[in-house]
Order: sequence, then structure tokens, then C-alpha cells
Amino acid sequence: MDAAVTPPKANPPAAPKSRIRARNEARLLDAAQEAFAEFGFHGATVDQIAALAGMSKPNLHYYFKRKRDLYLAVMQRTLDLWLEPFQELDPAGDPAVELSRYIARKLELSYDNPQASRVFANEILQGAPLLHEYLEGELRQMVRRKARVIRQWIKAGKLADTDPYHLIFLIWAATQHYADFAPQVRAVMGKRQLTRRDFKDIEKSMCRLLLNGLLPRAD
Amino acid sequence: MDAAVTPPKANPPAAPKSRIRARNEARLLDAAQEAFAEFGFHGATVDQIAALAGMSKPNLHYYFKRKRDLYLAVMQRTLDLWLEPFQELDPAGDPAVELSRYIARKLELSYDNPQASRVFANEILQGAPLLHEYLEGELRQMVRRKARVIRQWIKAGKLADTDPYHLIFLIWAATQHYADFAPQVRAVMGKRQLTRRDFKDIEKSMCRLLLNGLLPRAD
DNA sequence: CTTGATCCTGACCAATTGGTCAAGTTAGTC
DNA sequence: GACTAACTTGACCAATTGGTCAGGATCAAG
Repeated sequence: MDAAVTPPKANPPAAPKSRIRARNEARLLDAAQEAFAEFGFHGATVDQIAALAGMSKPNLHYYFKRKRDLYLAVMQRTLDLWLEPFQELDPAGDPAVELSRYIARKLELSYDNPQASRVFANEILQGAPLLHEYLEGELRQMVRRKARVIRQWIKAGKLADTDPYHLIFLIWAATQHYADFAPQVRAVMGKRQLTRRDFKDIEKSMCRLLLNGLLPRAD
Repeated sequence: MDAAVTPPKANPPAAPKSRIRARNEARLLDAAQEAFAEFGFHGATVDQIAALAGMSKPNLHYYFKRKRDLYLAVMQRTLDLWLEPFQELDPAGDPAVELSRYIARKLELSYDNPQASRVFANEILQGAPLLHEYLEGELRQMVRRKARVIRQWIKAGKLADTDPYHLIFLIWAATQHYADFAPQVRAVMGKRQLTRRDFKDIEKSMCRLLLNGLLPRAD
């Protein structure tokens, strides 16, 4: 909960947060995430979020001065959650294992917390007005670092020659697709819900495809 | 421009469309697509769309009674555009060629018309309230048919064993990612714009990855 | 039990927005 | 040129929405 996103005006420097405050902020964040995920920033209303959190609108504004602050806070949370597995890609590990694990973890996030993914997707879709700095700063550096790792693997002959950036994008796109486009996936597959079991299948299919490719292998 | 989406109330049965009407509807559709792509359904305002199309709001309403009608019409157009290359996957062709061509065409669409992709993404993200029927009907059938084609290819030993549905989702996710998440891609890659050249690289990288996989091949 | 800070609310407001309408203008046809 | 249908608009409205405010309730500490 620190420097991942730099809000226009830094939040009041960490008041020690009473128990009530902590509880209510958490509730509001959950409610806001739900609303923003379903209706987008513009579509979600403050009244609605307050109602979802079981409190009055003025009380919401007591904790978050502006709708945008709430939105930022939600996104902050998501980013912190997403960074972790990406960071953990281990240069010393076996790429097949490392990448498979990363895919597995990203898919888990899509399964456990699709709302977070949707809020993020929405923001990017709108041109990322609030995340611009973050994307060009922190995220870019991090990807650059990991791209270097992938290039090492390639040089070491452990991975086929491929553009690291597009590989990363492919993994992001594929894994988040099952959160962001869930309604389409469900409709096309004719399922009412995607179960944990389904996600295990997805994981297996995706890892195999990425590692071995579509063309049959001799071995 | 027919049954892809069934609007709640069918449009007035094709009045012969004067030249002025045709021109203005086209302008409005373009303007609406631009606005919806950038701000989403709720975020885009009717005034804004009218202004973008160079006409007054009441005049807009003369052509499209409700904001939603405009939105539907935009989506209709996109769907028609997208179906075509998917339909053309040829069971008799070589899968490597067919899939590569499909990827290339989808990427072209992402490059030429990212707005359309974004409007669609937005709609799905919001739970696809208006596209539900289409997704569960027409699209589902079409995917089922193409999944069968892929299974044929697998059975014939031309393709590694993989789940056709997830393969299709992967291609959709990967190709549309470059339209929907363009701001992120640009920021991470440190480019101000993705050029046609960039898209050619993406195409090459994606096709190779998908066909050959990440693990080095003996041959 | 008092006191001050934190928390909470009903009532309200200004701005925005989707949509309407009566009245005007323009284009096409005889 | 006259007439009709198609097109266009300024003015307006009702509803929604983000946000405020003054004052009341509650909590924790002395």
C-alpha cells in the first residue's frame, strides 16, 4: 500500500486508523470494487457503493473525499496483488516451471478475484488516465527486468527464441481473459459458472500450448 | 447487417434511406464508436456524440431514438466485421496456415479499428447485458463448428492435442489485447504509437510461439 | 461522568444528462 | 413555384448524481 500509484495528492500521511475506520474502509473498498467492476467508473454511483457497503453516502465521503479516491484505492490494492507473482519469476529456476507457475498463479487470481481484474481492465480500456504514470514508471521497469531474465533463458538455450515482451503480454492477455471476458467464455462454453475445475483445465491447456506449441512434436 | 444481434424492438423495417439519412447515420455511428470506445456506454454523453458527428442533439435523436440504439448499432457493425475471418477458417487447409492467417487478420482488425474492439470489450466487461443472446446463440454455434474443425485437425495428426475452445480464446485474447490494452502495451514498451511494423512483429512472434511453443525444438 | 475526537445522517444543492417538443428550414417532386 | 416529407434546432424538463453541511450520536480516555 505504498508507492505503486502516486495519487494527485498524497493521502493524509497515515493517520493511525481506528478499528472502526479500518473496518469501514475495507467494506467500502470491497463495495467499490464490486460496483466499479460491474459498471465501470462512470456507471457505478456513489449512492450504490455506499448502499453496498451498508452505509450512508455522506459517511462514505467521510472516508473517501472523492469518488476518484475510492477508485484509486481499489486499483492500488489490485496492483499490489498482481505484482507479487510477477516479481517471483526466478532467473535461476527452470523456465518451464517458472512460467507455468506464473500462469497458474495469474489464473488463480482471475478465478478468486475477477472483479479486481475487471476494474483494472476498465481503467486501461479508458486510456488509463489515472494509471499512466504507474504504467510508464514502475510497471515498465519491472517488465524490463523480467524481459532480461527471459532473454537469459533464451541465450542459455532453455527457451526458444521469442520476443520477451510479447510473451509477457500473451500470458497477461490469456490469463486475464478468463476474468475480464467471463460472460463470453461462459456463454460460448455453455456453462453457467466456471468452476475451479475448469480453471485447472485452462491452466493445463494453456501451459501445454505455450510450452510445446500447436505443431506436433517428434519426441 | 442482419440477425447478428436482435434488438429489443426490431428497427423500422428498412425505410429506403435517403442519402442524407445514410450519411448522417454513418457519421453518428463513427462518432458514437469513438465516444463509446473512449468512455464506455455510461461515460459517453449524447451531447458529445452529437458534437463529434457535427450535429445537434435533437437531430441525433431524430436518427436514433435512444442512446442504447446507437450503442447497439455500433456493436452490430463490429460483430459483422469480426465474424468474417473466423468463418473463413478452412477445414481443408493446412492448420498452421489457416490459424496464422486468422491471427494475422485479427491483428489487422486490432490495428485498423481498435475502437471497435474496445466498445466490444467494454460491453463484455459490464456483463454483456445487451449481447447475452448473441453470445449464447449465434456465436456459440459458430465456435462449436470451428472447434469441430480443430478436433479434426488434431485427429489427423496435424495438430498437437489441445482443447479447441481454449485455443480459440487464447487467440482472441492475444490479438484483441493489442487493441484493448494498447495504453498499457505502449507504456511498457516505451512507444508512443504502435506502428504497422510493430504489428507485423507481433504477428510473427505470436504465430511462431503458438505453433512451435516455448521449448526449443530438436528439428 | 465529562470531554473531545471520531463517526454518522437527513436535508439540500448545483451540475450534468437523456430525452422531448413546437416550430423552423431544406430537399425533392409535380 | 408550390407543396409535402424529410431534416434541423433552441429551449426546455425531469431525473440522476457527486458532493456539502450543520448538527446529532457514539466512542475512548481521563
